Amino acid sequence: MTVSKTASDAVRSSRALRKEPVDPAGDDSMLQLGELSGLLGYSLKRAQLRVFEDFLRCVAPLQLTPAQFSVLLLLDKNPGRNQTEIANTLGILRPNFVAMLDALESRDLCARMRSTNDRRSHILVLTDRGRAVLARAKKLVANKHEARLIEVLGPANHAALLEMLAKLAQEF
Amino acid sequence: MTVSKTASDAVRSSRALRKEPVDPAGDDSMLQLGELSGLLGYSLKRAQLRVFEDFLRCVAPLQLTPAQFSVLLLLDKNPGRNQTEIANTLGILRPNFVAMLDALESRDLCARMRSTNDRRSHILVLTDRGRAVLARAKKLVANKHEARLIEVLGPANHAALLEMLAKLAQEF
DNA sequence: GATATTAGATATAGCGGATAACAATTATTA
DNA sequence: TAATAATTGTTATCCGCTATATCTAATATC
Repeated sequence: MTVSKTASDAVRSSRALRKEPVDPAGDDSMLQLGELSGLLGYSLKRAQLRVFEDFLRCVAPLQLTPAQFSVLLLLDKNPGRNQTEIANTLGILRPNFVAMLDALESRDLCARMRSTNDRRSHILVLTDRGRAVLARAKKLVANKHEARLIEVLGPANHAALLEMLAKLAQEF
Repeated sequence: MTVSKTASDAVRSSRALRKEPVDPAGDDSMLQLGELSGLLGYSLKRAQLRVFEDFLRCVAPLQLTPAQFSVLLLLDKNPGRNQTEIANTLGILRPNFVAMLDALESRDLCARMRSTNDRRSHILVLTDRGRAVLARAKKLVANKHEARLIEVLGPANHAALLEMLAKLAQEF
């Protein structure tokens, strides 16, 4: 089921977007963004796309998407949880989480174990391989991805940005 | 730019996400996000979803999505441009821009005019109705949407956030 | 014990994004 | 100028993410 195709395609998809501000054909002058540059949501979305792009590039050797990485992280920090709990925490709907888990499980990164207490639910566990991949992914993310963000923004701004985004994600 | 260091359909779809940090069932304690809270991309995406959600709420009377609003804004500021130019500027692929324009044109918000210079291209123009809707939308966005963002973040932080996001969207 | 609720799963629909290919038109160049 | 290449808008199509309804097994409630 070629998980590879997914992640690599996502990286490739960046090119279409990258062409934007460059005035591709060189024909006329660049367009006026106007109040668009003052729209927070606009910059927010474009920045998010760029950041995800970079994440995919940095973690490409491990073929992990941001969503997959977040699942592995969560499983590591929260052992003994079931699908519903993990999915809810990440804002993923349960039906959509099934295929996602199938993909991770087929790569032997995690496993579903029927709970003895409640035989309806699946306790999710990281496999040894999952833990190993997660460890490598964490290093790539920290040393390549986040490092580049900190480099571009400066450490203080990076921290301030993180704080403000968290505030928006929560209290908004 | 000096970020103050102290800064230490679609509407309905918000519910699934909103349930997340609330520990919905009240069953167990909340899950540990771990290094997820330090992942810029994670907060970036969640914040973006919230902000778009709010945008849709605020502009709901006019039935405009963020993307549609950005098109109208761009047409207003850049008269005489064709589909390719507008689409490129917004990072929309030309094939996908066709249906978007069809929707706007069917609502009489803009129109395609065959160019006399180059009879392949369509010059895009705002209709009177499009200008009127855009004017109303701008007010809603400024007075409800952005106003709320500024209220939550504080004016200085709001400006700093905008600057950092623009930097990420460009120089990253 | 009957009924309601919950967990995981399936099916399905929709949207945004991406590529290939085509017709009409314009540009290039041989 | 004739032949070829490139460009514009378009269609068709695919993929991934998101959302809803529904099913089953299992559990909880009454």
